[in-house]
Amino acid sequence: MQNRKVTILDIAERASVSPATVSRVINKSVVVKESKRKVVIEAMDELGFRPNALARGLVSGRSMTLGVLTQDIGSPLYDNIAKGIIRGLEGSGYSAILVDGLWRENRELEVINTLLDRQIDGLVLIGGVISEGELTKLRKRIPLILVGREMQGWEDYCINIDNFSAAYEATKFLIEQGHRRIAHVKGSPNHQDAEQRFKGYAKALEDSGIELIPNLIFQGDFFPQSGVLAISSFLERGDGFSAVFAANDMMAMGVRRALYQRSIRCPEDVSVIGFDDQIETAFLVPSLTTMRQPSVEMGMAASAALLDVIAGKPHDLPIFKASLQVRESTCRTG
Amino acid sequence: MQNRKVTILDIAERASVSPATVSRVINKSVVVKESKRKVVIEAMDELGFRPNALARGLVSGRSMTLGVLTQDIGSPLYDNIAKGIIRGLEGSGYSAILVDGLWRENRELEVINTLLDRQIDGLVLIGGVISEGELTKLRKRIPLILVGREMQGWEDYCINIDNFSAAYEATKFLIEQGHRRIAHVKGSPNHQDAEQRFKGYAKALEDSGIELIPNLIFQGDFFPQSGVLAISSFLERGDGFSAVFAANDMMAMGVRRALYQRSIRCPEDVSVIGFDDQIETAFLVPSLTTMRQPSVEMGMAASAALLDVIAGKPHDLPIFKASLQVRESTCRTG
DNA sequence: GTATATTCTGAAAAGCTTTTCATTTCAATC
DNA sequence: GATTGAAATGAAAAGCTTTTCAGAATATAC
Repeated sequence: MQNRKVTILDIAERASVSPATVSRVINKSVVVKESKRKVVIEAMDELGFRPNALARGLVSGRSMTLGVLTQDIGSPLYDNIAKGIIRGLEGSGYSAILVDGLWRENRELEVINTLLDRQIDGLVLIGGVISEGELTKLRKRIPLILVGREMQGWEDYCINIDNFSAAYEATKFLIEQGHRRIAHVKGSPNHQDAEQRFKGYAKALEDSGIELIPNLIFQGDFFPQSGVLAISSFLERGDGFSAVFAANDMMAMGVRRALYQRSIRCPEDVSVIGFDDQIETAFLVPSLTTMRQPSVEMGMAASAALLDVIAGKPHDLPIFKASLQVRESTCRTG
Repeated sequence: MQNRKVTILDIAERASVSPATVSRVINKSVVVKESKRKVVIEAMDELGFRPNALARGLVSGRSMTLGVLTQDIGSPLYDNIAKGIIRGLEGSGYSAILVDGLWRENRELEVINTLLDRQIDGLVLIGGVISEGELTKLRKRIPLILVGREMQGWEDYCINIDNFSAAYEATKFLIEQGHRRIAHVKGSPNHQDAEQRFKGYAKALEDSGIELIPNLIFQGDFFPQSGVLAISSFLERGDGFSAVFAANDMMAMGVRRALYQRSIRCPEDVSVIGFDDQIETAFLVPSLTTMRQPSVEMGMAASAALLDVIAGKPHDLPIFKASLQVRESTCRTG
């Protein structure tokens, strides 16, 4: 749409120096005499020169691009992690290519390949279901950070809360409030965090000598509708319950909604606890008790760590802890 | 981390053809004799060759990358638009670099420059506050589509619902339900959609001969907390109201919450209507009446259109209409 | 079997930068 | 003023691909 792009050669000519010198001015890689530097900068300003990132990447071997593989853009938790990652890149010169794996391994591997083709300098994986075998291969090829997912023997590169303990704590909280019949709405199958949360729930029951009732466990999918279905299922099967622990907030909203439709009061009749602490939860009626996950901070830590790894610097990962936000949707029971 | 990358020269050598021929096989730009084609493909498979996108982009002038400038990643509406955009790119060979403008013009211009440096082939702007002057400059440089924003004389490249009419309709609905004192919680200042919605609200009142009461208008910021503050403000100023139209769902949730805290029933005492139709709204208690915006579809239309523009093909934009989702948070008033 | 048209193919250039290596410049030293 | 060393600079190569152009191979027509 424009005649021809301004290149480093145009600047070199205009400033009567070699392209190499212009490059040095741009990159501050070597000092150039102040007088020349000034002329070069003027020339660049006048011609509005902007270096071509493709050419730079090709020759330098650093594309200054990171890949971010997220799952199902539009889901609040992961969006916030992505936000943190992108925010953490601010001022670093790096940009992020965001791709969506849709929680399908094939798709994930495919989009990772397009990222690699683009010569990304590093990769952040948010969640996902790629097999450990593939991950092992991948991490040999490119600096890699995992968020919201864990991998044995790779802990130094994984950012996550301890979902097991968080779920344990949430369940324990209900137990301490006097609840004995605690239902659980599971997150999507194969999602690592969903599995961990379920296990934490089960262990908390066990440690308190409470029997786990299969009828009070529902396989959800992290969307609100599955919370609604869960309540139908629980009621149908006839095992009473006084509390529900949902593996995320959206399902907790569905649960709350279904209770309301059946005129079951929350929290007086049934306590509800969620997970993630989406921004909306504090404003629900009743406001939702939930396990907060510091998602944005985790994303920021991910990019910080990745940049360190790329730069060959030692990195250290902060420990992220989930914290229970006690609100109105839970209460003590007789 | 690997010895040396496999290049097209390695393939050429192994297949005993010239690099040009390998290129032709990859791009199917010219037909290559079947026998050679087979050898080349075998060589590529054996060596696991993947073309370097940087080199391709540099020489071909097409980076196969699009820029997506969104605002404030993590806000539901825009995330869904971004999701649509990225989904619409599937199978096209294009990838998206996602950047966050944070609703600050300087920041937006800055990140657009980094996108241009990366030789993006096209750009989608979601919302934003860049001046029309800058937009005019920009659209001369690069194929451009605007989503959630409009620009005089550039309608063929803007994807948006008619926020004015949608707000008009929402307000009219409340009026038809018998409401006369209708408060409004505005979206962030300078946000085009927020302005339009306010205007639609005002016009609907006017057309029905209802006086607009400044005390019943609150300057919000699209976050739930501002819905809470709005109610405080309305009540403090003493002008009664029987309905609230919030410029988005999150503020409507804040409104709902604040009413609850003051034991004002919804919808019996006060009807509440939101905007956007976030997934959660249908599960609230009471479920929220809201104006649905087909955000994902709009995003998909944006990438489809942009790809057409880039390809030099004629494009046409579907018309997107907001649709009122009547739920439980509104009711007829005496 | 030659002339002509067609289809394939390879060599080389181009795309834009960084980086290496050698050279020039300049100040400092004796 | 010649010598040395450091600092600054330029020429050229390198990075990997696509594209142009010309030439080779093959097919077609007579």
